[in-house]
Amino acid sequence: MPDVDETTITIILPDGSTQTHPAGTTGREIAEGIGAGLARDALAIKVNGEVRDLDRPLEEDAEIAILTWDDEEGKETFWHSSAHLMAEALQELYPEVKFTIGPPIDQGFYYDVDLGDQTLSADELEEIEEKMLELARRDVAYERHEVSKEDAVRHYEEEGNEYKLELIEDLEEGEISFYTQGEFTDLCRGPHIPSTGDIKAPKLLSVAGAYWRGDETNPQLTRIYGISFPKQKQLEDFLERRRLAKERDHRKLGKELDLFTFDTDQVGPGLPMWLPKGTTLRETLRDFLREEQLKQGYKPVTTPHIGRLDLYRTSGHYPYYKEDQFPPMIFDEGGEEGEEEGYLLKPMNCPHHVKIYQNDHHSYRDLPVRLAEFGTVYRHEQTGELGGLTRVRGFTQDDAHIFCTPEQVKDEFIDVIDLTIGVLDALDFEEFEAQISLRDPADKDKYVGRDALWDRAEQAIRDAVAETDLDAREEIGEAAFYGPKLDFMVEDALGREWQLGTIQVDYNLPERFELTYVDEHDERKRPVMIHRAPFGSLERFIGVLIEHCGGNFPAWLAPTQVQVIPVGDDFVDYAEEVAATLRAEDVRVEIDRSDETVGYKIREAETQKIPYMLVVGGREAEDGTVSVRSHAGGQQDTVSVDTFLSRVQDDLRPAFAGTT
RNA sequence: GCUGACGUAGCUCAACUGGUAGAGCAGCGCACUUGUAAUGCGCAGGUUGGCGGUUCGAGUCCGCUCGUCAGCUCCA
Repeated sequence: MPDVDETTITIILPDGSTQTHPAGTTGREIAEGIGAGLARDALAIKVNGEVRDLDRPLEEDAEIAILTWDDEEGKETFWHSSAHLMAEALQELYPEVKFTIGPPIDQGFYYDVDLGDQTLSADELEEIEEKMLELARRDVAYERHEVSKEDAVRHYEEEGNEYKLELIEDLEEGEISFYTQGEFTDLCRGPHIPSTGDIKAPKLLSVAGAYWRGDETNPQLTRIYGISFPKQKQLEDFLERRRLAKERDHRKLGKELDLFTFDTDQVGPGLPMWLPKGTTLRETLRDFLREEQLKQGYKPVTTPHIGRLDLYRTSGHYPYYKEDQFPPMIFDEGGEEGEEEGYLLKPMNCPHHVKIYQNDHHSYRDLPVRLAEFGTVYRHEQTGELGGLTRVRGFTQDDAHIFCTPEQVKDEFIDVIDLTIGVLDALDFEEFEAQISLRDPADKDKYVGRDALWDRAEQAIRDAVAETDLDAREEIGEAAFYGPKLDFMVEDALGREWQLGTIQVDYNLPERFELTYVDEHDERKRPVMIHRAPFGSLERFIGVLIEHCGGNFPAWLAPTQVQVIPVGDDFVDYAEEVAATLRAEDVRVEIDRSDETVGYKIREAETQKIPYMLVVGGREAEDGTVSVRSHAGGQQDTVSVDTFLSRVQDDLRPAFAGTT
């Protein structure tokens, strides 16, 4: 070890090796010491866990890592700097622009700006993009300077930028810095990449409105989304991936595969109509879950689509959530004294299920009572929220309500988690996230139910999650007002996260409806209610499922499992025979009787993503065989119908992967 | 609900600055009778989302409205 004195520092690299350098050495110098390639790719440096500019001098011993495009933090820095570059371009093109914030995001960056009355179209985005490239080619450094709060305030008072002034208010003296590249200076904590020249391939993707600080009472700003890369090829790959993702969009596949349709004019927006093929898919999925639930002790119930307003007054849904419901059917306005009377389309199934629970007296020996219904509900979602099957106004929940004692909550939760994971596994959803939504202890007025019950429920969820090895993140303040919950989230083709399955503890409804059971000491007790839906809703689940498998459903779910293709008219009779044999074994089979070539019929079946195609002609009719082609594996071989059946038997039945 | 873009045949998309709305696929008909991803020919298909305005003339320009998409906000 060399002597260590005040002017020498020791750094530890990610591989554990150490180096000594004079104090004041920069990240860039260290990178150059390691290799020219790394120095060229270096974007920033991580010092004791903190990402910094490459050119900031190191004054103390530290663990460091040189960050490049291959590091998440390197990308973030790159995109943040790209946001500054876009801002500079905007400043040149629109001198009146006021900047607010411009952070990196998962895939790229955005900048929220106040453009006054100016709007931006696709053409203008291109123009900004051009300007960015022009500025990037000047290859100027991002320079950091620390400024006093007073100077920072003066700077933005002169510019008349109230947004930045508001941001500065929240900052402490001594932690304020500006970054400048070329003619553009921005309030910014940093860090940044060394130079604008590193940004070779910027692309502006879209423009949208966004509220200042995410509050809809604040002014609306223009948000410009973009992405950028160090190499042109990477941008091309990104655009290609995005194009492929759009191919998997369930709205596109839903049309192509004849699964569902909308008539927004006459039926209404957000009200999907399921075509025969989509309905087959939907009912297969429903039956799969229903059978599993019956095995697990759920009791099926059926309830009407409407209920009196009084039901929802008791539940608290009316009039509290009036805005989110279709307007009630009023048949008596009520007048001065009385309340209005009428019916409401049900926004959820729980009030009806509560009434079914109340149909009987319950002993602790009966509990848990598990009532299940694929119940269709209607919610008047905001117009801007509707989209495909993932956000609709009429949808069917795979709903069930479990009425149990407080002691039973944990075990019931474990069973539901197992059921949900089993369902997701059976459909090959490996990438899902679980989120435990807890109340915000600082804002207890928002929630109903006693503290002790909440604590107990939150702990029960944590314990249940721990016992199932589920990897769940906790989110404070995300609980429903009536209880904590566990949600299962899955991404769609465009990377948007959707809540599918949900398990929620509810103390509110048992209270409002004064539910009881009699315990072992002959005392009346309040049961706890658990709402749960492994799919969430069939609509959203199927929407995400379509994107997940790109329309290539597992054979057991495919609307048509087998397509029989006679090579000519003469062999339609034999095709009928084959189909009848398969149909007798509950295979969903169709015959292509069209007056087309074999090539055409194959193509047709392939584009419809039918799992198995059986080509039959003279040879097959003679031998009692079929020529098998699979969507997944192409042309296979010629076998007897029985051989084919036994081969695909397992494929055509769902396999529940749960632990029960 | 807010911001922006968009709305042409069942589907995918054309139609320069305003000048008679086109094509491919799908559909129907005829011929062909087919061997593993598109046989050929023909026919039909439209109040250019809706209402109003400007104009000699509107798919194209303007206003309103409905809807779709992206994002924001919301999400019992």
